[in-house]
Amino acid sequence: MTEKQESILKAALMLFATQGYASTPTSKVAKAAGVSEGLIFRHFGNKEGLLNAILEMASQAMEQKMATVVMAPSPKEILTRLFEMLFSIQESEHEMWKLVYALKWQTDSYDESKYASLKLVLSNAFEKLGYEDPAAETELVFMIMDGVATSFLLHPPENKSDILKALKIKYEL
Amino acid sequence: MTEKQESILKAALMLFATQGYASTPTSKVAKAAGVSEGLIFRHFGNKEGLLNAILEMASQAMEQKMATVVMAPSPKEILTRLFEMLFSIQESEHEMWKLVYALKWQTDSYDESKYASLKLVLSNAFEKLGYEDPAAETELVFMIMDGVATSFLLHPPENKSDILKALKIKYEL
Amino acid sequence: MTEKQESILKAALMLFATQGYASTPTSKVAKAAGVSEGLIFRHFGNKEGLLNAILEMASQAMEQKMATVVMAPSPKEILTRLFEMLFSIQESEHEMWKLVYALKWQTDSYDESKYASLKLVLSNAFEKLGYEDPAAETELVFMIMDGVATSFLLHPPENKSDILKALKIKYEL
Amino acid sequence: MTEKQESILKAALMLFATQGYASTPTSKVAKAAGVSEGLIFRHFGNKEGLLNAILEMASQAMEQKMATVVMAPSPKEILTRLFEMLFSIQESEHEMWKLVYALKWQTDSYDESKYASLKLVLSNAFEKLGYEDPAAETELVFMIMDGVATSFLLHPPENKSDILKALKIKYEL
DNA sequence: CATGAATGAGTGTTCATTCAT
DNA sequence: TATGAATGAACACTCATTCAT
Repeated sequence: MTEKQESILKAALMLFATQGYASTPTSKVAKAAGVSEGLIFRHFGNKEGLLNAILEMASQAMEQKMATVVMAPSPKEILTRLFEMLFSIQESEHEMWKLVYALKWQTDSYDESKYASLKLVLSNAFEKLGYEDPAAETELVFMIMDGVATSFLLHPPENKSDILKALKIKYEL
Repeated sequence: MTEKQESILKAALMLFATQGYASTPTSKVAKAAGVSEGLIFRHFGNKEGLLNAILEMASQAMEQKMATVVMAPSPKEILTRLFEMLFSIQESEHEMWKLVYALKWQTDSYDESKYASLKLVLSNAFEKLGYEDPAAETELVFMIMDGVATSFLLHPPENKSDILKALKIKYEL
Repeated sequence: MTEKQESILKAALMLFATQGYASTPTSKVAKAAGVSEGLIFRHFGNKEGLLNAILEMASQAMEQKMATVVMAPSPKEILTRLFEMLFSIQESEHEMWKLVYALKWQTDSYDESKYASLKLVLSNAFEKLGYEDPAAETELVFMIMDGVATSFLLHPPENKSDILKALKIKYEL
Repeated sequence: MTEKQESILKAALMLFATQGYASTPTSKVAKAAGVSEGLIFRHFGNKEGLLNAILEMASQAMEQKMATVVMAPSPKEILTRLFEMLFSIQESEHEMWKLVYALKWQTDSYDESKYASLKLVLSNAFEKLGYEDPAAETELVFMIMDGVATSFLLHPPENKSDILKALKIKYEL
């Protein structure tokens, strides 16, 4: 990974996240990266290749985050870590997640299997906690996390900690 | 609204929702609508005008839905109606909402004011129900609804009713 | 076939014939035709479509020429007409044939069937004239015509009529 | 001539002959030769330099072939050798001649002088054989050879020997 | 001698938009 | 109102060529 390659990735991430993948011309990416347009294609093949390289980075970041959650020792700890992970997304990571979330609506990029193990762990946790329908609970948690993340990325509220508190109360954490 | 105008809107909605606004050429819209390309511009000015016309329809649909909720007689009824409205989105409305949700990530189209009255009503309801932090609760409900809607639109689960039940339990409905 | 369409075909024929298909940019064709570049693609789909449209014209011209030959009443008349047709190619047709001949080397565009009936007629004529191996004779005539045409197109000699005479003597015409 | 230089020439010849000079990128040549792209330019200056190096090889091969013809002891022997040379082009030489022939249509590369001595010898031979118009005969022979070569290179017939026989009969060989 | 990252001018093609009819 | 030919500015992508190593 050369220096220029990285600067292409960085510029592309920023532009794709803010302006959308389809409406960001490769020429803009090149200019923002301080690089000739041809270089993008030499390194990434085509525009989609560039996108995939970015998404690959996101995928790895996601896996790392999830590992921490899955490794939690107790059911309550799993939920706690999950929510806290969610509420501690850094500003610096926003662009990457924005891109990932935006793409969900443009491609059939949803990969069920990626979340399979987390779902299993969550479902198991809810069962131990005595919830009536662990499967439905798991689905619901995923949806809630999706909604929370969306909100944080698009128009972050000021009372994040209050919301976290309200959420924790719901799950008796 | 002539017949052709409607068929343009319909075709555009379908294509924008499934293929994305930026990557859907007006020529495809015209062909799908069985109409000359020029007509789109005569009626809607430009491509963005066409988009706005669609969004205007969505906005009105949204307002109608919210009216039912706001008019509810009791706090619990407000929440109940809100959730049930959410879980009863018809297949036929999917395209419209898909488009609206996808656009959130591409434009700064979030209009706070549109939801102001609903927020007020909700906040008031939570207060009456004795919730500690009604403002945070309101925000959280909005996020949850967002997450649920996203899931339903992108990869609808089979146990919708179970999820609704789990959600209602959380709010003691 | 609109006026602009024709001027595109004309300009493309000229440029493709003189500079080669692959090394003639569509932008040059457009400029030479006094037309926007986009129009080429609207009418012919892509660059190859433009080429095919030209070749289709050539194909029809060729068929007409061959019809005259095939309809000849006697074996000797067939050969006579064939050679005279060959030697009477007009300057104005040069570009078209140049393109056709040049493309033979760039594509597998040789269509055996196109010449099948002419070959049959020729072979039959040679048989009636008592030639030993009519099939080989036919092949040879085709090759000779190819060589003559090539010469006329690339560096036309001044003694065309003398050459025709020499050729006729060989076939006792 | 280093080993790499030769492999570049070989690869270029093959690709230029089969895909055309203009539509063969130097990158492909480099890859086919198992060599870095830069090396082509170090050795041959630019793409055209590479082409010229190939054509130079062809030119020398041609000269050798013609020498045998020119040295023939009698007029009839000249024609005989000429035709036999033509009909004995090896499969392995096809690529080179294909390239040379294809280029005739793309450049003004016809070099009259290259064939001057052969033309002189031929013309002289026809005179001795009592032909009416030796100059025209010479031209005609050149054209015929061109046509025969073209056929052999593009769609070789199966009855080559029969055709040679028919040709020899015409010149009473 | 040899590599391969890097460039920038071009190339075929797309597409929103205009306009004469 | 409606058409569809026409435009021209982008766009993704290619490629001959250069140059630091």
